[in-house]
Amino acid sequence: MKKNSESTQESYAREVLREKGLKSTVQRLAVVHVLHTSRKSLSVGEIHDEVKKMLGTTGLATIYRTLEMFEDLGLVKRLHFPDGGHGYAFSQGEHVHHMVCVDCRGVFDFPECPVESFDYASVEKQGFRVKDHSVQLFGQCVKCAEAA
Amino acid sequence: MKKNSESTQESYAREVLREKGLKSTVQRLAVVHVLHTSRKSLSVGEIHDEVKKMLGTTGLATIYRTLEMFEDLGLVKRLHFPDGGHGYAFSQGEHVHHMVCVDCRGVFDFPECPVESFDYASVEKQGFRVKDHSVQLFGQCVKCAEAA
DNA sequence: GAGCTAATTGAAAATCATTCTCATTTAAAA
DNA sequence: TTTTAAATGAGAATGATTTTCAATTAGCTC
Repeated sequence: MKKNSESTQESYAREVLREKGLKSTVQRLAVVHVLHTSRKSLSVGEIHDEVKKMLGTTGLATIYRTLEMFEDLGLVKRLHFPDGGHGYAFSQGEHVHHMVCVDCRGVFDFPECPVESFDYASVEKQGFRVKDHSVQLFGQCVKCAEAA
Repeated sequence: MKKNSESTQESYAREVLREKGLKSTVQRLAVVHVLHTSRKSLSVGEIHDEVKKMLGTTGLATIYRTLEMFEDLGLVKRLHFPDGGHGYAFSQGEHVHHMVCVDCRGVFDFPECPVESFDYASVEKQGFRVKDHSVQLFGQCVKCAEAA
């Protein structure tokens, strides 16, 4: 299934999938579309609802399977909120850090990595080998700050 | 219930609880003890098992209730691992950052905060008001690196 | 210390999220 | 087209977390 007009994100996802020998199904591309179109992170249920709006009937298990796979592929990032919940946001491979609005769950990128310039001396002194890191800023976006 | 010999952590927790008008039950103090004694983060089930070893029969629901409360009080921090799981580690109020060993789930503190020295200019340009942040380094501790 | 009272607990049931199973469908390659 | 392995949907199964409620207990007050 190949749509005539396709977003950069969808082509990119299609590409990543093909490289791994995975199929570009309508369901998977719909998840990409939903996640990319939304400027906020979405819960599994929200993603399921949006995909159903696009395709009609779609199994919830497929959404779970797709999100897990996309996370492994680096297409999607799982975010944990201070209130205990979590959601998913589209991410295009590169190491991206997020600001998350705790009110609307909007996701805003910022390019610099605060950890990149960090002096690892104290860490390495303990013999710890850093392989990955996660940085999240929590707060309020402009809109939610004004509304409050 | 007041033990004659009590650790600093237990006294501290007792203090925090009293300030909020909450009771220092054996179950709650046992959770503090378990979490403080362990150098690694523990799952809910592991905490439950350890508390049962100390007190005999203890309800799982109590462990959940205690952990939720402790997290609100800042006594405990919930950590999310790259593999999707999560665990709890003791934290004594201050803003602590963690290195987490992805093999043994050990938790190691590091004093400096990489985000503290970060230039928030690009973030504030977008009108985002940062209220909190989370920084986690993932990798291998000395022991696990040697074992691998 | 004994009594009082609201907070807390344990146990089981209820709920909610996630994963699995398997028969059917579909993308992609020939 | 035809073929075939991969992917899906539906619902069942599992697992984690929360709720309910009667019984217990910590932390007062006397």
